[in-house]
Amino acid sequence: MPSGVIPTYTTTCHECALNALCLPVSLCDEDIGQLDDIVGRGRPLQRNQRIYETGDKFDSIYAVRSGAIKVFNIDAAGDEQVIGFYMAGEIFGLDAIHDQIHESSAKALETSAICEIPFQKVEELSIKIPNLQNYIYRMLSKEIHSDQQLQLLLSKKTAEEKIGTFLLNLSGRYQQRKLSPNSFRLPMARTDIGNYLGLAVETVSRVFTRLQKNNVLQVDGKEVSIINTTELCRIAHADTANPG
Amino acid sequence: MPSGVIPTYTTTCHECALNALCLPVSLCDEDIGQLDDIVGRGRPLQRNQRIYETGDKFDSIYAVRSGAIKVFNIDAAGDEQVIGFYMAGEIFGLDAIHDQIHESSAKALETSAICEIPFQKVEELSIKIPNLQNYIYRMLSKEIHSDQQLQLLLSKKTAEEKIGTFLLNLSGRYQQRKLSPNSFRLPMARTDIGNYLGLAVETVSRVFTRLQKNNVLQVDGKEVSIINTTELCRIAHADTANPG
DNA sequence: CGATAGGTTGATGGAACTCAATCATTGTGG
DNA sequence: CCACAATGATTGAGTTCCATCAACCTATCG
Repeated sequence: MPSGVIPTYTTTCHECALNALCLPVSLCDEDIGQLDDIVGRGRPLQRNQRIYETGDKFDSIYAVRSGAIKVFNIDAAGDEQVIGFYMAGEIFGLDAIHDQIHESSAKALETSAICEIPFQKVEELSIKIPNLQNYIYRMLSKEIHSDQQLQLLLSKKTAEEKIGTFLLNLSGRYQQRKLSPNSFRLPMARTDIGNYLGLAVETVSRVFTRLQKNNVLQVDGKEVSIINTTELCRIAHADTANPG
Repeated sequence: MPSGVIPTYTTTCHECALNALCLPVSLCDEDIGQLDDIVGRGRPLQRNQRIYETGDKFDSIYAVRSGAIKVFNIDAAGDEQVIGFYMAGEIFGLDAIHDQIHESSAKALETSAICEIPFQKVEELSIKIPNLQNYIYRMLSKEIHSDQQLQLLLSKKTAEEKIGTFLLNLSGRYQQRKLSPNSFRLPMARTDIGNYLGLAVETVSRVFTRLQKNNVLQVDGKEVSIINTTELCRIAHADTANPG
């Protein structure tokens, strides 16, 4: 394959800078090659472009290669309910394996690239590659664990604690990606943050303002800098900057 | 094996009344036999007896055979944070697969019996039995999905909506077990319910009282009867009595 | 350039938390 | 077997955090 002119959306798993995050580390080159063969890499998604919607048949899980994805429900009243945000190296769509129908929807928050991974193929392959099966089990378990942590956040914490924890969580995820943990751009709107955390937009805005006044954050639109990590950890009631 | 005098805790999966709930329906007799061989069945647990604790090494997942189990965290301040309740036919401990350490604890809410299922054995067996692998994937996915639904409950709903949804969820689970969906005993304390739903105990108590005054419920300690299911559904903003 | 969406700020009310007292139930040791 | 402690549940009073309503600002875009 010619190099240099390869559009992003044809990179292989071998070449992908994210494979340390996205792939089981214990797979050998041959195994990765087999995985490679089943992964579909479409063209980049535009902002707001849908990946799947409520009611769609489930065929694939998805890995984010660049950009950010929002997963959400639309309730009976037509209101959006944000379930989660996924960034480069993370995998989404796992909740639909169970009944083979998507009960949530997913859209790109910004220009994004994703890998489509047909789940039937994953199942077949994971019979042959025990390490892959183990990886999938652990990946699903990790999602369960982080969803449970989020439950605690949502049910017990104040607005400040929620937003502090949310920012520290994002910070940690950026750090894992070798990006600055102290200065980053929020891919989602204030509305989405509030919706996700169970807060009114106004509350999100007010907390941002307050944290800025107290020299904990520097906020300029979607650009956020964490000025005082220690204080932010204290506010979030987190022992470390990387809670989950 | 002699029958009639077999203590409950040596029943096989074949004989277990819960196998329709707990086992993948698509397993043949031989497959079930293999699963049977790896399942440990200890003696019944007393109320408050621990199954695992934070920090314990992860070896097994667990199926509830009778009684009810509470899974919870203890936070830095020493406070308990309830993650979930599990009843007969349900499987818990799935969140620890990921890093092989239990980050939560589990205890019996009442006299209970559980099956211990060594996960390593499950992995080995599920390589050989594709239907079992598929079942585990779906089981994990189902847990993800229900955790996400709980997130929406916790972040967006009022106290009445939370308790209404909680009761309807319990009701549905009793119905699945061929028990009355309209009259049952809560295995957990008010404190646990409040903790789980992110409400103060007093609020739980007040909502119960209010729902009783409005002839939606009949409450006597832990005995609950749903008098007006339609109204309870309306309160919970659920279309059906079985939301999960 | 007006229109629309997203974000901030202020004023107000209410749902639920906290504190406190009482009642009910369960468990325990003398 | 009963007294008494401990735990759990209920009810009331006061307080607070956050949602709601409303106005205004800013940026993006056709």
